[in-house]
Amino acid sequence: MKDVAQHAGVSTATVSRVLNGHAAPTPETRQRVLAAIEELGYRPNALARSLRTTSTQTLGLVISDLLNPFFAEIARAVEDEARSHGYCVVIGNADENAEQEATYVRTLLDRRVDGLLLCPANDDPALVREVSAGGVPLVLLDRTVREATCPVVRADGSEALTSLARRLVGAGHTRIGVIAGPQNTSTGRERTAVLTGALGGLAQVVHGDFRQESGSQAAARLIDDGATALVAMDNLMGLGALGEIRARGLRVPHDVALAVFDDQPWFSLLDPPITVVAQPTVEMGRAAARSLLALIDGRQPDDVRLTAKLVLRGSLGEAEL
Amino acid sequence: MKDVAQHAGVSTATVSRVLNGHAAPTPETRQRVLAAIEELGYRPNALARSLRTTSTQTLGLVISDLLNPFFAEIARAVEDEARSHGYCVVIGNADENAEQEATYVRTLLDRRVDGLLLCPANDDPALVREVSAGGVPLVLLDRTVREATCPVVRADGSEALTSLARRLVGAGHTRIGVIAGPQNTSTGRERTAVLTGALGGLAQVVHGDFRQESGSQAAARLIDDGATALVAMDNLMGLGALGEIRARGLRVPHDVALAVFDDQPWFSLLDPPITVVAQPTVEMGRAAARSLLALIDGRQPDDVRLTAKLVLRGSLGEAEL
DNA sequence: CATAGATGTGTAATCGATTAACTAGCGCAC
DNA sequence: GTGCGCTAGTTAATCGATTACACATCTATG
Repeated sequence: MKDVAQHAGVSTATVSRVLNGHAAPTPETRQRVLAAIEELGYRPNALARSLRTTSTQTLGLVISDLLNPFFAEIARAVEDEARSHGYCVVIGNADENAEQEATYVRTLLDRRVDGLLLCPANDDPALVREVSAGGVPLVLLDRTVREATCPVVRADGSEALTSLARRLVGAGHTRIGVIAGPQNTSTGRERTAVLTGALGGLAQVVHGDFRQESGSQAAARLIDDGATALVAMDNLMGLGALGEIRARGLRVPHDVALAVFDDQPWFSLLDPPITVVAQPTVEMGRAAARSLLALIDGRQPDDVRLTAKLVLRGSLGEAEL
Repeated sequence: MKDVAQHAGVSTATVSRVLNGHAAPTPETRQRVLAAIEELGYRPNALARSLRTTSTQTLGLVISDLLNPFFAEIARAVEDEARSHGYCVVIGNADENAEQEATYVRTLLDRRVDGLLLCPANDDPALVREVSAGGVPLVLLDRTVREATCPVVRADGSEALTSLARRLVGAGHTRIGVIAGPQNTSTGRERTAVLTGALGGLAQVVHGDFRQESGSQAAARLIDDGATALVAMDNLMGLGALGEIRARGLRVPHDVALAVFDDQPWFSLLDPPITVVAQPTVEMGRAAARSLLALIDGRQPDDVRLTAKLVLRGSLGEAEL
């Protein structure tokens, strides 16, 4: 910057003013400065700028699992929305691991992100408190924690799950296997509670960990126990369940009906296409980013509750009639 | 930091030494400082530190498309490897868009990442030159550019594609549709060249853009032209092609044989499971991160060329016998 | 014609760390 | 007791920007 100033025959203050579009500099000085910048190929050091201004124009996003397309879609939506407001997004991948999540959150705070979006790995409010204590704007996405004190953006699948339950019961299923998410995540608990509630005593629950492998194992257990219908509470466990079904040479929906929480583009390519509870991922991501930007802006955004929808495609068999 | 120093009754220099594990401070002073840090909940400002040390312990990764599971897997591998070396990764999503890619690269440079991993959206070496001119360590991943002057990490699919071609020809296919990637990407060009070369005059090529929609369109065109086998040059176009095949009520492999470049977990759940050319994504990501870290370390890593493998699963029909 | 006000630039403090150069304190040998 | 060598710790410069304040110049006004 000093070089640029010298080159243009002005002070660094003037260079800075030109860079930041202040009113002061004469059109003529401005031209000279811009020319010098161009000539020297100067690019301002964002670190120095941020140090001085205490603003990084950056949002942190800590997600549970980058390989889960559900979160990848959210990440992309967040990034889109942020970019359109002149913000950059730094993505941290927690791998469904609370410790790694905490590490990432701290790293991001150390780097002074202007705000943080978090898909918490579990219920524990400790990390959320830590962030809030630091005074950093925080929005929770998809999942919440106990006694959350910050805005939360999520999708409500109650209606879809209730309707799903009604159909399964109506079609005469009496042993319905629920491949549930971890008890210590809000989504895991809530979805399971709603579904089992609606199923009356017909539900058999096995808990997985939102990963493919646990889906296979849960499916195996449930099928062994005589389940004639399976509901997987996220797409990776759904993938695992489907693998197990195929491995046993069973037919969907003839031998076992299947529904999955979270939609995926390839679900409709299967035979039969998979019936899902589809969450509005893009809207969730965008809404979360907007809430966070509002918070950064000093406003107090409300919680956002979007609605997940039941999409019938055939994998429930008669229950879809 | 000043507060901590005061609290512990030492100077900021001493605090800094404790923080950085220097030899100087007495165990006793160290204790006092650590206690003060704990008590005040002090966290060092990474911006200030980086400004002073000119090192951010951060790698930039600009990928073509976050929604493409191939790149998501790579991103995860890069991140894993980087983390195990104490580095953080900032991911930028270029969305197969050269302009957005350039914007991201510049943003990352402005933030003084210690090194950059780039999956270039196209052939143009301008951006690579710009980065190199800035003296920032750079490694290209998956794709290369014209006259690249930096290390490149990629997978070689020639053997797999040649063997694939031989099988298709051997099984008597005479109109083989190739759903190719963009001409202005190295992977798009090379894969197509190898495959069409090996297919002799039997190939019909339609270019897509590595996205699902273009895969459907290309498939539609090729099927209309009488193709009895399709090869999609990346998994998203493969997804599109499969959708088109299903939409027309055609059977794989009876009506049309199908192979896809890039493997996906759900490919084996389809009926029939899809035959693919599988790239070693995790190894690619790790190798790229390692090369970049070596470069940052002042060493000169060689290019890495891993091998993609043909995985036969049934979607080629007789060609697999 | 002196002066108030507006306008454009420069000077220097500041953000929060690191670190070279220096100083104070201590022990030991002669 | 003096001097030398160590060690532990301090002072102050520095990284590269922003910005309050001071200053110079130029109009407009009474």
